[in-house]
Amino acid sequence: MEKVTITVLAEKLNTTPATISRALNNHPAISDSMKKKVHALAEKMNYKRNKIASSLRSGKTYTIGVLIPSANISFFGSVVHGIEIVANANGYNILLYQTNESRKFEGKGVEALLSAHVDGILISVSKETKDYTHLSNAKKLGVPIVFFDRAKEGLGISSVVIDDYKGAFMATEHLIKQGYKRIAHISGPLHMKVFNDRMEGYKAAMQQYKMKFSDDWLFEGDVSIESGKAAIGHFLSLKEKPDAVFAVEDYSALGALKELKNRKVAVPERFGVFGFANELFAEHLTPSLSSVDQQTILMGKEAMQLLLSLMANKKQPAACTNITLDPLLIFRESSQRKIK
Amino acid sequence: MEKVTITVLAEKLNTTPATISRALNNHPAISDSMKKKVHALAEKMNYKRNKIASSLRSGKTYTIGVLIPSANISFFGSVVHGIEIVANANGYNILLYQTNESRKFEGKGVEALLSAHVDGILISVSKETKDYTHLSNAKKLGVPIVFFDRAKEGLGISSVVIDDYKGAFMATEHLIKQGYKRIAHISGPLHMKVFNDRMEGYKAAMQQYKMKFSDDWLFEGDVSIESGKAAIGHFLSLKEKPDAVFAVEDYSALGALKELKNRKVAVPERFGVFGFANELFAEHLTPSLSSVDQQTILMGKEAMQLLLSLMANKKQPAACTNITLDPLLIFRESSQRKIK
DNA sequence: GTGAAAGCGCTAACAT
DNA sequence: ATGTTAGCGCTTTCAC
Repeated sequence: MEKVTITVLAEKLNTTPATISRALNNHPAISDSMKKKVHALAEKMNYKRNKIASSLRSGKTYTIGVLIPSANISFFGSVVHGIEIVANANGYNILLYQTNESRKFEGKGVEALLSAHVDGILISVSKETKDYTHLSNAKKLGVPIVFFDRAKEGLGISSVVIDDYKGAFMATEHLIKQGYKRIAHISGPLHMKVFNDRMEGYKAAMQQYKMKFSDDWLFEGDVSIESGKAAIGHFLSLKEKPDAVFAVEDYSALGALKELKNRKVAVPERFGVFGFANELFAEHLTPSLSSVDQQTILMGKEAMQLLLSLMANKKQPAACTNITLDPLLIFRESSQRKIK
Repeated sequence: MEKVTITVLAEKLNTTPATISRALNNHPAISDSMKKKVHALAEKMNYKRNKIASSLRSGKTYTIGVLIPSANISFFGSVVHGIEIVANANGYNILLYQTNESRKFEGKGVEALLSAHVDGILISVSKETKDYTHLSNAKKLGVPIVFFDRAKEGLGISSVVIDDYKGAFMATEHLIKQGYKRIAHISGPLHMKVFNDRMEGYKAAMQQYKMKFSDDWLFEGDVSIESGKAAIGHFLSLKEKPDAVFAVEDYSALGALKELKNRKVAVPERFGVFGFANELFAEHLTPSLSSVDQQTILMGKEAMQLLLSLMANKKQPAACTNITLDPLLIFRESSQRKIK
């Protein structure tokens, strides 16, 4: 069984590989009749373009790299799904890397992607990442990069995020309107823009509605169940105890819910809880968890779309584009008092 | 800035590209002194092997393809993580494809992976898949394949699964020992070996313990929350109502729990529930869901390891190996009666 | 509109 | 132990 290459197609049609290549790539200078013949024969002989050879010659791999902190967080799985939809529709493959929230693995991942000659990189940075040389290096090499969700400003790298400030503001506002009086916040690592923005949104809402506020009601966690639990432990030890909490994301909120249940504090009656991310489990908890949906599929699609456009005009200095999606609040039991 | 290739390294060292290549690949016939010089220079000049060129020549891409039904199921995310650990440790990259539980996308995915010249394929088939020509074609082309979790027998394709029969047997046995008398089963699509095996395990336990059994207690679902709900609806409409259910996986079990809560049937007091997969949400439900853990990370690692060995002896007829992992039962609230 | 020819960067069979 | 040579399959510049 002979391998079918453009050379054998050329022989069969008494022409040259160059013509075949052009015909297959719909080059304008090739006559329609020739194109038809070539496509027909290719079809008949089940010709498949050798992407490796094509990549070597053209420098394009039609592969993009995706770096995520963890596939155990349904949020990221869902974004990747969005990315895939657009990628596949445009003939791109996805090389996936999980960084395990570690800067070291993230660096290795970028290395691996570069050495695989990906045409572009989509990344949501790890909690640990404070040094961005791996990304600026990649950028220097001319590989377009787009952040999604967890972005970093000031690097001239494009990004797609939701409006974290707005989402946080609206969630806090909702708790206020539900009649909670002393609303606390569990934050994430504040060196990350996402988490910082959410805290600012929370603070802004508290201020705008002239709510009582205490620095004791700010607990810096690390986006984990444990820090949610610890936060509640801290809050309930205070003289002036909060009666609601806006958590920076759902795992912290989940920890909070668990600890509240442990301590037999009724949610939402005596304590309101609002999360962020709308993780898969949020709607299945008891009480179900109110949360800010981040439009994961859309985020993935937009990120990929943006990357496509950056890859298209590689010549230009590639203006840095930042897309902000609107958050979508999902009101469930944990934040809605039965009493009005 | 000149691109650094083996040719420029060769010029600097007054030798030939071939020697550089061999030195870099640790060819035994190259002297240690030369290897040292080459490695030192490569390091100094920040040389990176061009994998594309290497692949074109050697026919190896050091990339494997992974096909999963959905990244929204944490089970698969976790298996992929296991795969990645072993893959990265061996210098392999992962091309990811989600099939959305669709045979059509699965076929396209295999096509895409083949045209990317992956060295091997790991796949967990979609619910829909009944026709396996896409896989037998790939196999015919000499691409090693390994099933994980959702496998198909009789194709001569290797697999790594957990002992579904045993897990189901043990889960059912546990319910029996907890004193439930009329244990029902929500199954999945029975054309899939996984789900069929689980049903058989359930039946075997029922028989061995001489439990009362009725065909009405067998509900064929489609591994979804909805079918779990529907199953409970069906069970509770019976004259002889079951008092426990072993669900084929956690989403069905979740649906069951929800519907039971809806109908105010106390779990585990009046009704026991056992799931399968130990999805992320299982431990966070109220009551928490007992489930069979499938050793996801281990499964991923084993699958990749098996694929590596298949790829290594591509010459041999590649004996078909089937690895079965032991299930791990996780006993939580939903199946443990407080009363003895 | 098509052909000729070069070459992407690397590897491997064959030579010495 | 190292050099020579050829070529993986494709794209693309330059001819005509």
